Amino acid sequence: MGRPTIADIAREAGVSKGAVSFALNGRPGVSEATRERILRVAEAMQWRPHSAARALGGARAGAVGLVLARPARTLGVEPFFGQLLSGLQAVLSANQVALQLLVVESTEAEIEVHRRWASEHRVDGFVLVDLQVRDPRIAVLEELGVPSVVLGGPGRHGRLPSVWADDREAMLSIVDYLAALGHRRIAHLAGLPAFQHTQRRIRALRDSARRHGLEAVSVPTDFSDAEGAAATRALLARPERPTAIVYDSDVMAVAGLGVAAEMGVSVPGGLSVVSFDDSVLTRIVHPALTALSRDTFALGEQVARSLLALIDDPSAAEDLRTPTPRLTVRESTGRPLGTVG
Amino acid sequence: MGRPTIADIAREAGVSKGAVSFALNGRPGVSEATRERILRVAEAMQWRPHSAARALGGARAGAVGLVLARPARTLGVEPFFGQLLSGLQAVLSANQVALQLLVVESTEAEIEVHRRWASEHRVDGFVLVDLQVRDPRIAVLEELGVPSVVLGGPGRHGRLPSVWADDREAMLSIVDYLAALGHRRIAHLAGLPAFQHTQRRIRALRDSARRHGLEAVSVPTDFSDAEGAAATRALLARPERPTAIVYDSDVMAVAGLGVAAEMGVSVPGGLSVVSFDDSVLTRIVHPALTALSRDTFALGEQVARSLLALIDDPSAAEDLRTPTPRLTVRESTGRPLGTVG
DNA sequence: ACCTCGCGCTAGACCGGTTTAGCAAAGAAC
DNA sequence: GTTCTTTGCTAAACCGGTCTAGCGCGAGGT
Repeated sequence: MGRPTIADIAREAGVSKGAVSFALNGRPGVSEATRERILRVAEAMQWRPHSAARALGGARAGAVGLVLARPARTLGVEPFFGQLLSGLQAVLSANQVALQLLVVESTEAEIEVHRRWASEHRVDGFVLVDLQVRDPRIAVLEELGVPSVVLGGPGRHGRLPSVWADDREAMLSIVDYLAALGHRRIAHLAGLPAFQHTQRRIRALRDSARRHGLEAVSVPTDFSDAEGAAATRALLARPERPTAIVYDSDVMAVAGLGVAAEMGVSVPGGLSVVSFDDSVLTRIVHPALTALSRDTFALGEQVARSLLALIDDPSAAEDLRTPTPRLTVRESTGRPLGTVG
Repeated sequence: MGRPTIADIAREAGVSKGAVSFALNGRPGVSEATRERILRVAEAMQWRPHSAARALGGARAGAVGLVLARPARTLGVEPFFGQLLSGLQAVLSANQVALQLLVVESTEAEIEVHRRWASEHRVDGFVLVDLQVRDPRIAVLEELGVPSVVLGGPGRHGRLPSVWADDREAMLSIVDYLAALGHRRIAHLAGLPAFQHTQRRIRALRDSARRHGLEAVSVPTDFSDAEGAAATRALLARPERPTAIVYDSDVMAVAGLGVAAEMGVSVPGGLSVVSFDDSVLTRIVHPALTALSRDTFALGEQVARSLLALIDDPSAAEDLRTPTPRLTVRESTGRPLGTVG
C-alpha cells in the first residue's frame, strides 16, 4: 500500500471519511474523544495531506508566487533578493505556505506567468517587486482577482496594498549629510528610469539640492556594474568633477570605487561614495562604504505577513510603511579636499 | 461562470470529457478533425489546465523542489545561488515545471521538508546542493523514492545521480599556475570542512604542493566574509607569511583583498589572490581578481535537464561531468616580490 | 406525550482532470 | 456472408480530499 489516505484512516478508526476530515482540520463535527482517536490513528499511519487533493476542492493551493522579470543571468548579483527571499520564506514556511519562484526575461512574460499560475490555481497570491512607473501588471492582477502585495511605493499601485519604505526621506538624509560635510557638487548614479523608486530618488535629490543651494545631477543606468563603472569614469573625467557620488545600488557603488582607484582618485579625500543599498558587499571592500541600511530580511517578512493576511481576508487591503532606511557612515565619506574643518 | 473546465469545452464542442482530454494532450483516441475542433474551442474559451486536478490523478505535480539549509539571513551573499537558480529556471520553465524554493535553518529541517513535500505530492523531484561528507539526506531521498539529482561529486551520493565538475583538477591548475609564477608559500582559505568539495580541495592542494615541493596550508572557515577577513589577517601577521592565498569563495577573496589593503600589503606585489569562484564581484573590485570561472548558469541548466530526464524515466540515473572550471587571470596575481623574471 | 433543538456522525456529491472498459460502425480477412 | 480488427468515441470510475444534507438520538421545554 502506498501513502495512507483519509479513507484508510476512516476504516482503521471505524468512522467515516467526513469525520476524519473534521478531526484532522480541527473543526466541529466530532466529539473530543473521537477526534483524539482519529488523530492517534493518523499519526500512527504517518498520514500527510495530499496538497493537490486539497487544492482541488476549491480550497487553498498552499503556495504564493514570486515572478522576477530580469535577464536570466543577472539574478544573484544583487544581495537584495537573497535577503528578501529569506525574509519571505521565514514567514511563509512558518505558515506551511510554499514559495513558487520564477525568473523570466520580460514584463510581458511575467504577466503571462501570473495569468497561468492564477488560472491553474497554482498559487493563492503574488508578491510584486520592481514597481514601474506605469506598471501594466497592476491592472492584470486586479482583473485576475488574486490577492497580491506590492513591494514599493507610495506611488501608483491601484487597489493593491503595498509595503514600502520612504526612500525620499532617505535621499534627503544623504544630501543633508553630504552638504554638512561641505560637498557642493553631488552626482547620483540612478537605476532604471522605468522604476518608480528611481524617479522618486531623482526628484528628492533635485528638491534637496535646490534647498541646500548646491549642484546635483542624476545619471540613469541599468543597475549593472558595467554602466556604473562607465558613468563614474565619465563623471570623474569632467573638469568640474563631483566631490561625492550617490549610487543607487551597492554593486554600482563598488564598481565606482574600483574606477576611482584606477583613476587615482582617493576615497574619501578626492571623492565621497555613498551606496543607497547596504549588504555584505559594502563592508568587505576597502574603504568600507557609507550606505543606507535597511533591514531587507524584515521587509521580506512584512511582505509575507501582509500577503497571508490578504489571502485570509481579501477585503483587508492596507498599505504598510516600514522604517525609513538609516545612513550608516563608514570610511568612504568625508570632507572634500580643500575644505577647512 | 468562472474558469472553463474540460466539461464546458466538451459541451461546447459536442463531445465527451474523455475526448477533450485526449485531444488536449495530443494522444490517440480522437480523429484529427475532432481534435482540431476541440482545440479551437479550448482556445476560444481560454481554457487552462487546473494543476491540482492533474496532480490528483496520480500524475505529475508539475514542480520540483530545492531546499537550502542555511542561516536565514545569509542567502544572497553568494552570487552562486542566483546564477544556479536562473539556470535551473531557464530549463524548468521551458518545460512548464515550477520551482518550489525553501530556505531552512538546518539539515534536519531540510530533511523534514523533503519528507513533507514528497508525501504531500507537491513536487516530482528534488535538487540537492551543498553535499556533505556523510550526507544524511541521501538515504532519506533514496527511501522516499523521489527522483533527485545531486549537485556535486564525484564523492559518495548513493544511487542518486549527480552533476559535477572536477574541482580537484581545478585546484591543481591553480597551484601549477602559482608555482610557475615563483610562489613557494601558498595558503588556502577553505570552506566548511563538512562539505565534500572542501575536503577534495584540501586534499588536492596537499597533493599538488608535495609534487611541486612547496609549502601549503589550508585553513577551514565558515565561508563568511568575517572569517575570511580574520583568517587573512592571521596569515599576513605570520613572520613567514604566504605570498599567495587561494580563497574558496569570492566573498572571502574580496574580504581578504580589503584586509591586505588595510595592512598595507600590495596586491599582487606583496600577495597574490585567487578566488575559487567567479562572479561579478571579482570583476568590480580593484585590482580585479584572478578566479576560477565556471558557468554556473549552465550548471543549473544541466541539473534541471538531468532531473527532468530522471523524472521521465527513473531508471535512467546517470552521473554527468561538466567542464572543469578554467582559471581566468586578472590583476590580483603576479610574481612574488624578490623574484627575478 | 409531543415537539424542538443540538450533537455526533454518515453517506455521498463534488472539485477537474485522467484513464479504462466498452460500444457502434466501418473495413479487412477468410 | 460471417468473423475479426481497427477506429472514434462515450460513460463512468477514479484520484484524495472538502463539504453539505440528513439521520438517529438524547436533552429540554411545554
